[in-house]
Order: sequence, then C-alpha cells, then structure tokens
Amino acid sequence: MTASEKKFLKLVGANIAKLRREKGLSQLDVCAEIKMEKPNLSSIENGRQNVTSLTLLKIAKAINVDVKEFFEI
Amino acid sequence: MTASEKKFLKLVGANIAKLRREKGLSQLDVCAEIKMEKPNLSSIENGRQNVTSLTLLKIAKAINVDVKEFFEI
DNA sequence: CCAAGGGTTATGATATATAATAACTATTAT
DNA sequence: ATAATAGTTATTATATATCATAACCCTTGG
Repeated sequence: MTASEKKFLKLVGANIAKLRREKGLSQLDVCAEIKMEKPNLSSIENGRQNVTSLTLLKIAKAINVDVKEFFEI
Repeated sequence: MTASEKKFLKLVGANIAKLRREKGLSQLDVCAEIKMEKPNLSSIENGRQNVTSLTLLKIAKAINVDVKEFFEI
C-alpha cells in the first residue's frame, strides 16, 4: 500500500466519522443498524481498512448520506 | 446480496464504463496503466464485483476522474 | 471508588476481492 | 479468410475484507 493510498483511506474514514457525528450518531448506533461490530467500524473510520463498495453503501444508508460524500476532498 | 445492492454495483460499474469511454480509453488501456487483467475490469464494469475503495482509486486515476463520480446517480 | 458510554487495538476464522489464465463472441481491417 | 481489437465468461489461487470476540483507554456520572 502506497503512502497516497493510505492517505486516501484516511480521508474516506475521516469523512465517514465526520458525517456520522454531524448526524448525532455514535459508532454503536450505526453498527446496530447495519449489524457490524464496533471495532470494525472504528477500523474503517481510522483508515485501516480498504473498505468495499457495499460496506460503504450500508454505512451511507445508516447515516442517511450519499456514498459519494465519503469521497469529498 | 440484496437486489438493491446488486443494482448499486451495476450503477457503479456502468459509471466507470461510461466515464472511461468518454475519455476515449479501452478496458485494455486502463488495465495496462493499473496492472489489472481485463477480465477483472470487465467484471467490475458489469457490476459483478464488490470493488474495494483502493481499486476504485486506481481506476479513477487511470481515467482521470474523481472517485466520487463513480457514485453519481 | 466504580459503572457506563464511546472509541480503539489486537487477533483469529471465514468469506470473498483480487490476480491470473484460457477460451469465447463480435466487430473491424488486411 | 484471417488477424487484430474490444469485451465477456469461467475458473482457480492467493490475498485480504469482513465478521466476531476480548481487552483496553478514555471521560462522565452516580
């Protein structure tokens, strides 16, 4: 994994966390809705995971945003 | 995989293919640049693959668009 | 003090994305 | 007719995302 790839995953994760908080949701709230364990969401929000499209879709639905918002710079 | 998830992957794949063609690139052009085999790109463009963020990043770079464009409805 | 809520880190099992090859169709050019 | 270009389908091996559990660090409230 290159440095720019790491940076990219960090950005995606940070965007998810930011949007989630703006909606007043905890990691646990989101996890409950999409049946994900909180360590895994944490891992994604911290950019340690090369998350798949469908996982992004589930998260986006849970926090009521469009997936594309996760990729805003 | 639910029907709406399938639909979502189809949309992402169709967006990739559309943007690639708009840039005048063949699947092989993109594959050469990102060292991917053409059956795999075909699989993604046809929505048969739950593509990861980093793979989307590579494709986006190769066709010179932002990843978020792959998620436009 | 201790319990609860929110988040992180580490780790192992299982499912699946990716990488790779071969064979196929269809179209276009020689 | 045949060679080349563009794309698809099928299949296998390997890498890794996901799922799951346990243990930890805060901060805040009782």
